[in-house]
Amino acid sequence: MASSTPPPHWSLTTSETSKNHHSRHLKNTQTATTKLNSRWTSKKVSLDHPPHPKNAPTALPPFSSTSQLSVDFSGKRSTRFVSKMHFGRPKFSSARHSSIAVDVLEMAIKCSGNGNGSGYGVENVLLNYESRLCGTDDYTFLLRELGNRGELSLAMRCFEFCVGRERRFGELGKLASSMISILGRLGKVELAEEVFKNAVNGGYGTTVFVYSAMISAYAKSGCCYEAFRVFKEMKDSGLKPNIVTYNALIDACGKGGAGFKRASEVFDEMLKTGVQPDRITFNSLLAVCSGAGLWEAARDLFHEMVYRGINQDIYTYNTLLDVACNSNHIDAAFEIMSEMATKGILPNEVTFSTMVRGCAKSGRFDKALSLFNDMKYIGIKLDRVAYNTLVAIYANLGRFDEALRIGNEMEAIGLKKDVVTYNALLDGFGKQGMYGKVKDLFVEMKAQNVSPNLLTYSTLISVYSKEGLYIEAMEVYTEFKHRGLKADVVFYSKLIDAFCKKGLVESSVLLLHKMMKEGINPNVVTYNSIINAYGQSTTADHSLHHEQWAGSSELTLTSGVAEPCANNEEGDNIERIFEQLLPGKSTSNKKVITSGQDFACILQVFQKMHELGIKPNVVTFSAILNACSRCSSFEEASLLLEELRLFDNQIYGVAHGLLMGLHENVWLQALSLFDEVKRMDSSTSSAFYNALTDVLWHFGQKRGAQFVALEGQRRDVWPYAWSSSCLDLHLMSSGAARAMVHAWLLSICSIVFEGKELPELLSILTGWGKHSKVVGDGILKRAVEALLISIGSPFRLAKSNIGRFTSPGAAVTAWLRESGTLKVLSLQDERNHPRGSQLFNLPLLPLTDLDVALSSNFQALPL
DNA sequence: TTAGGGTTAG
Repeated sequence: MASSTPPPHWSLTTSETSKNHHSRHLKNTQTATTKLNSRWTSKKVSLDHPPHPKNAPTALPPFSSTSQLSVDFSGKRSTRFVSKMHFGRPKFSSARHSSIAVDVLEMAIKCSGNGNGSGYGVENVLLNYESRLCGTDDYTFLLRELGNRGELSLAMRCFEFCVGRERRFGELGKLASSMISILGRLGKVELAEEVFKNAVNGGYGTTVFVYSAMISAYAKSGCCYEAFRVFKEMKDSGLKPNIVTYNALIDACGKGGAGFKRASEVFDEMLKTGVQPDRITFNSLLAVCSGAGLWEAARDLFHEMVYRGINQDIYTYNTLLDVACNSNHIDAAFEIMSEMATKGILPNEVTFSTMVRGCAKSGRFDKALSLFNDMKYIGIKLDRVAYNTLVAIYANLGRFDEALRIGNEMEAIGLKKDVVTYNALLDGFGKQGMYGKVKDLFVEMKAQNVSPNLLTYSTLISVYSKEGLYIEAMEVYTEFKHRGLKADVVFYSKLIDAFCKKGLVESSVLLLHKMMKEGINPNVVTYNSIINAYGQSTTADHSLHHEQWAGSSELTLTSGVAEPCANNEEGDNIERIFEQLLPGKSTSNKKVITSGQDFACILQVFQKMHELGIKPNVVTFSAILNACSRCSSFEEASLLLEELRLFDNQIYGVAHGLLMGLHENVWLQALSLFDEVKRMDSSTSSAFYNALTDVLWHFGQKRGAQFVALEGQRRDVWPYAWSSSCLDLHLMSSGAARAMVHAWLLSICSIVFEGKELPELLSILTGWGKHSKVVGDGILKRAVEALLISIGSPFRLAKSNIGRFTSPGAAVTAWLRESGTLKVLSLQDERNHPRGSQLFNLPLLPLTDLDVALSSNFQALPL
């Protein structure tokens, strides 16, 4: 790279405001500002949201006590680096080949299909037709078409034949770049590497085409590091990268998880070297945003394209939709979709699958399903991806008849159910506890010659383990081993979580050792499972004979980064764990561990994450606060948070401060943290507020909990949760919900005391027990019900809706006018900070002007 | 040289 420091004009990583755009455009294109402004003012509505004041910062060093909240805090960020690898997309050949080449192609394929698996005939065919084939164009056609048909070994033999007979370096280079490109497209990056090396060593590979093809092949397999290495080699050998090279390198950043900053550096370099970006450059940059969830940056890029006069195509729009869907901007996605029509870019099956997935992710299942109808209505055929998406939605919703019906419909149009279809069905049935059906499906898929993959096995083992069906789990694991598949971080994390859920924390830690010995690095998900288990455990399993475990002792977490284990002499720990869990070998010798031990373990896990550079996120935060709530004492909880401040003073400092009692300084810090959390996606921010209010409520800091919940409310963390007739609590934790019930009733109180009438019917919604196996029997509902009874409110469970409490407005009015009600509703903290009296200007409730003079009981309320 | 699908934590 020419420069490791991005030039000042480049700021897409931090979401440019239009002002940033100005300077950038001016520097890069010397265009008049007036022209620029006119372009900006003509922006379409869907892309015209005001820029965020402070967009997500670039990655910060971990655990910096003074830093802003890192994007890694989001619980929605994927831990997968290589996200999408759709190998085998056909590449259409140009029409430069002769008709003879088409015949030769058919003959070559026939040769391989006539029982002569050696492909012996291919060389003969080529020899026979050599004189009639029109040089490299025909050969590259053959290679590409063989690749499109999955005839990889035939393509390689054909390539070797051509290379053996060709003497001209130019033609050899063309053949090599074609072959590398075909192999890259098929995900055969190692073979591509071999062809590349031979080409370079043979003297015909030192061309921009060969190098670019290799970079692209690396990109497609997510090998970003290697792509950059080859890029450097290319420049070192005196070759000048062209637009294709740069585009491929940007693609590598997206597929290899190098991030937007790196991609923008590539973009800078291409500008600096005089290579003008094109549509594909921008489409690739947009794809980088998709992986990183950078909606603002994507929007800016789109504007930049418009400004530069680069036309958008279906790729541009589909990628932009993908960013919107991935970053929880589903409404914007719909607006973009309607904009496509006005530009004459017709949505295709990719557009619909992207949108359907976006809707499903945001919980709009009805909309997702109706999109499929739209798709059929306008005549877009459902393809494999669309069908599998549909099957997964029905399976997740527990609508199994429909899931199976879609599977059959898929087969009826000639698309066989594949491993993705079966995995979706197994996961859905498994989550609903339909183990018999799971077994049948697993048998069926194998009978249909659909090979189970790593995901199939990890799903089954996890499903069975969580239910305590260890015999079944072990059988599946044994089969997995016999298949010779290699476990990955997800496989282990699922297993670790399953054991954690059964309270088998020590077994989980031993699995952690095992995975690291195999060279598999745990990630934030793995550690969060363990922290969560410690927070919840009252017992630890001592079912295992520790002396059998080479290299593992106590609960010590393996130090350092995972390193591959050269030998595997210690046997298979997983099978041993299952054996110990089987009936008759029960875990009767569990010993009680104290929360103090838990704390030491949690701190140890946190320390380990720090050492490994694994950044804790909102789920970690939530798990730790839950653990605090399970502490035997307030002092212990505050001590744990105090310790964690050493790692992250911003987040744990605020949590600790609020727990100790409100005062001005901590509240100001809290407000600044809330502002940063607001920049995260909605599920991250609601998880944050839920966890924080829960722990405060748990320890009797109810006033603090209410302040926090109201700040969440002010920042739209729970949109549409609050109106004068209805309080919707279904996205809140029980602590947040109870704090909100108090705040809402106080606001209703202000309406009453202003002499206004209440609506005829008031409702409090708790939802249907989303996280409970028994519909309508959620923890939230029970907590709210107990609260409503304890404060003597007239709200009662609605007969027609088991997740709704209702009361006539008149009854609420009468109750609020009773003498003791106001006192019951106003909340106090059990512990006050010595400087708590300095509290002033606390946040305004989202209430109307509540008459402070109503009662001295309101002294504590932030009005 | 560019776009969509199934997996882990709360």
